[in-house]
Amino acid sequence: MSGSSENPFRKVRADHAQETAEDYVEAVSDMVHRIGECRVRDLAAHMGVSHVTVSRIVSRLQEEGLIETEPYRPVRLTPTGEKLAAMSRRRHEIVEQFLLAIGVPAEDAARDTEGIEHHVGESTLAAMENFLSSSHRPAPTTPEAIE
Amino acid sequence: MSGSSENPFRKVRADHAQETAEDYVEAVSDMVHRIGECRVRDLAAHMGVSHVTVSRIVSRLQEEGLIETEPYRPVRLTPTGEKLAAMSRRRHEIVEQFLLAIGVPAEDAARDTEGIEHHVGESTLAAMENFLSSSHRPAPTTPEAIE
DNA sequence: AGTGAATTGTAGCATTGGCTACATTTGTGT
DNA sequence: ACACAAATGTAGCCAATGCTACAATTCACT
Repeated sequence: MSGSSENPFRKVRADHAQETAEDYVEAVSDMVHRIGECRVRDLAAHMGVSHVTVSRIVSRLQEEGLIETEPYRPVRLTPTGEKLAAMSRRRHEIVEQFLLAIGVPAEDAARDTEGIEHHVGESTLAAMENFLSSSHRPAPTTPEAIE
Repeated sequence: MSGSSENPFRKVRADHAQETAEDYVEAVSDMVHRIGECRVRDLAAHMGVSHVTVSRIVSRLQEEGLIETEPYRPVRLTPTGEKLAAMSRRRHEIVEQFLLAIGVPAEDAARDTEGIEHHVGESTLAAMENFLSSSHRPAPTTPEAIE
């Protein structure tokens, strides 16, 4: 496509290409912090897929340097994976708090956030954060400078 | 997963399963209205993919009753496809106007909307519409009742 | 120590969406 | 009418993600 702007569908496909990695590292990070460790069967339950799917994806993420594990052992994040998990978790929180702030019921906000978070660019995220900071609702994060 | 609430990742996968159909019927509808017809090479340019990918997807959507075409001929929507296109277009517009209303630059809003629109549930869409109605910015649609 | 349950890994299937290469059909210009 | 260009269709490849069935390993209980 010509012009300075990228085709939006290319960005969508790029977002999709990253989506599984982001969801998995976020889940691993959360589980390790909550219950001390993360196993294939835990991820399978969390993601709602079979253990085979998880096993395959964990292998791929290990090849990509985001996860590390030994056969039949719990899953851990690499430093790279931890960074991605932190970014994903932060973005997730902002999107979810934002949806709650505009009046979306909690269960729907949680559900929609899982899909929306992967398509939120930097400026959209910043706009959501600004909204949370200037909203009359208590913001969950430390407030940014108010407009 | 137990409990009354569905696993959010199942909803994400269901959204993804519908995504291509929604994008394609929306694109076909827009193009037919803008330039009078829609051909495979037009869809390929719009979606940023090869004509082969489009050809394959158009065939599938024809099998699914959303699109109709003859070999080497332009693509048209069936009545079912038109309905889906109308719903997709409406949702797309609301999401995009909403992002603009919260301060996202136009180009970013257009780009992010392509991904976000597929993960917006009914209550999230309603919350966005309510926001647009009550916002001090001119809403693009007929205003709903103000809170 | 032995047995059975539970967990994880492998094989092979399907679907979707991406591609290149090549074949076929249609359209355009002379 | 003919030649060439453009558009579209088919074949076959790849990657990612989903599954069932079965094999291998680990864990827990007796």
